[in-house]
Amino acid sequence: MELDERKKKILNAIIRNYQETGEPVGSRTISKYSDLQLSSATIRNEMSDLEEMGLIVQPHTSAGRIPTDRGYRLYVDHMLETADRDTGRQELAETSEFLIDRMDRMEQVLKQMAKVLALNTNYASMISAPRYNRNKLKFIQLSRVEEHKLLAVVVVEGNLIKNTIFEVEEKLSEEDILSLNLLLNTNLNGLTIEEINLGIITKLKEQAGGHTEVVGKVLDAVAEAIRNDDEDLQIYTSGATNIFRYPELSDSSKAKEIIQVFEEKKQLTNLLTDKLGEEGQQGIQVYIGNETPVQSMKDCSVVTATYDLGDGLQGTIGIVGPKRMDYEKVVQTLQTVMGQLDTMFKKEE
Amino acid sequence: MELDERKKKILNAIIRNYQETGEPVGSRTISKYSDLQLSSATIRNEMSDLEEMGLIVQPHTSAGRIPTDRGYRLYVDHMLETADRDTGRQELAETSEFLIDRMDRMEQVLKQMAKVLALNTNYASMISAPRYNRNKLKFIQLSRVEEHKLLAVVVVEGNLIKNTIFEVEEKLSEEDILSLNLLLNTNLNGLTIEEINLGIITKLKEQAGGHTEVVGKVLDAVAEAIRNDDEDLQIYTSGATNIFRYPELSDSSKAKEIIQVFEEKKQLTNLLTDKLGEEGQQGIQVYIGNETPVQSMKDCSVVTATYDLGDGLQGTIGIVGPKRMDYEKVVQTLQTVMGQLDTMFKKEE
DNA sequence: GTTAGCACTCAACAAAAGGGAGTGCTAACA
DNA sequence: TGTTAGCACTCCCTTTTGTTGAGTGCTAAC
Repeated sequence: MELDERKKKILNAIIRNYQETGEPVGSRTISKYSDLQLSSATIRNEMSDLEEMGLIVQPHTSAGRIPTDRGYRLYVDHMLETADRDTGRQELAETSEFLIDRMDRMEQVLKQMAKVLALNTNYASMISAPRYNRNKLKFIQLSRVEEHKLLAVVVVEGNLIKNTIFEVEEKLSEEDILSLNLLLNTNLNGLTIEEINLGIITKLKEQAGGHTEVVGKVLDAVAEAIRNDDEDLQIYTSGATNIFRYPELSDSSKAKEIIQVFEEKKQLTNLLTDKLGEEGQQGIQVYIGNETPVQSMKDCSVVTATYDLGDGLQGTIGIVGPKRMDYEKVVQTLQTVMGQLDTMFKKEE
Repeated sequence: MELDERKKKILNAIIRNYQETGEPVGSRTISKYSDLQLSSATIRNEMSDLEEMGLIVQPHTSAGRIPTDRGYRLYVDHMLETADRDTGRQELAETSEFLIDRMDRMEQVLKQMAKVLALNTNYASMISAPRYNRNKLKFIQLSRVEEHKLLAVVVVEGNLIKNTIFEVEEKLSEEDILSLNLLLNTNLNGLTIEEINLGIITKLKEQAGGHTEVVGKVLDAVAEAIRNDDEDLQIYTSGATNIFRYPELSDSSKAKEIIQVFEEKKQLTNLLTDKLGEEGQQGIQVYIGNETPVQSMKDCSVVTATYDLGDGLQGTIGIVGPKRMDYEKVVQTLQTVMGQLDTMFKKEE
């Protein structure tokens, strides 16, 4: 069977109506509140066809219709295709102003972003901190904080900083520390983790003149700083409790599953790194129901967007909501936020 | 009316039974499953007295009894008094072993602790990172990371580290930076935030020889590092979704309220800093129902314990669960965890 | 191809009925 | 005087039975 223009319109009307009410949509409703001038009987015939095509279903006989995952898929794909890339730049609620002020800390910004997103959409939001594709070492600073304790500060490309305090057996003079600093910086700067091989390490330890212990510990710190595994991907979330707004998600077992994912965050990694790198529709991915890589979210839809701050610095923003979420608004909001991230960090860094 | 031994036993039996089942407890149940050899009729008489005393209530006529907040209060107070301080050291589930391995980072440890707590008790848990009562500056390190960007590392008593990268207009030579380092360290080390007054600041800027801009920015960084307001108290939580295990808390509006508190964390500050400093029953505080300072938790009970790592380094651990929580186990578990924190950090730092 | 009309289905709500857990009270007993 | 058996009573909970109404599918007429 063919999906003609009229059927599309009816499907859209059903989706929009279901979005608002959360209730199955009947033929009379469509007949009255859509621009097509058709009687409910005609709509019924069309709906019957749409059901046969697998785009809508009845929860039970004598109920209205609700969209299936396939129905949503069709809708979303069509929407993404026709989306005017620059129109519809959402105005975010006022909170976004406040945000600009205190962008002193990346962490603060991202937390705030997540909050704004959740507040604006009434869905749950998540943001992964940017990850460095090429983690070049930029700077190492060794200094003494106590008699036998040294502080190693490791700065990586993109100004990510890691500190480690460690104990050393041997007693180091100020000069020792100075020359170690010089040694480390001249030998390691600009290198990625792959480039710091055994050869370099051995050479370093030779030149360190006996202070192999310190060098070893510093290297450990360095390794940790530029390591780049999913394990410690920072994720900020907000508005997980928004799911209680949607009756279809708020029964306790479903809600528990979803909120748990947000609480433990680990599983969110799958969502946020899933399509990293792939250039899709402006970096925007939509997962509907079972399409999501996280099983516990099979009753939800997830929209993610990849942001790129340049310098190989990229992360992902995501929104989780009911399958009947307002995809259009969500996509627009994500685009707006990405735009904001852009200007904020282009200006700053 | 007087609360004799037998009444106490009956109250205890009711509380224990209600703890397990979550259902109102009837007289026949007590008569059968307690060591007192009494008929249900006698129990009924006693229960009637207990109700008159406000220690138990009937949800409705012809239902069993459940403890009131006052009833719990009595029970808990008695329990805390007679608790053998060293017996009952809970064995925590195996997970606590794993914990010892990777205590490389305080943050990791606390997160893990929270998890273990939640896992062991099946309630929600929260831990505040230790706060420094006397925030003495220990060490400042200034270094250049880019042409016009400096990195300031500020170490505070207790080895808390803060980094800031900032831009400077003027061009500084290596020697400038070295002497600034010296200047800052000799003048500021060992001082608290109160002690860094305008006098010192002016003196510093004078001696800085024109580099007032840098000094100013470093001082901002210092201020932020040793600032000690509730705003940025780090709180780690786990197991918020455990509340769904308890039917009396898992209807969506209640669950939403509670989980929201855990998600936003801000309100938890009130709970975790409420009795900081006061030395109660081994630092353990029990809030039953409305006693809690957080309104949204009026249907819960909260048990908190203050840990002290020495050096004025203290924080709080807390457990949130239904009013019928197993207070005894919770208190014991908290004591065990505090013991672990003790050994772990005494050994380390 | 569209529409009015009609019989039919079924969730949702409400009222009625039965069951059962638990109580309070009374009277008898040790 | 404290304890207990017995009994009537209460009230929640569950099941049953209607009742309503939204919505459908089908048929026949336009």
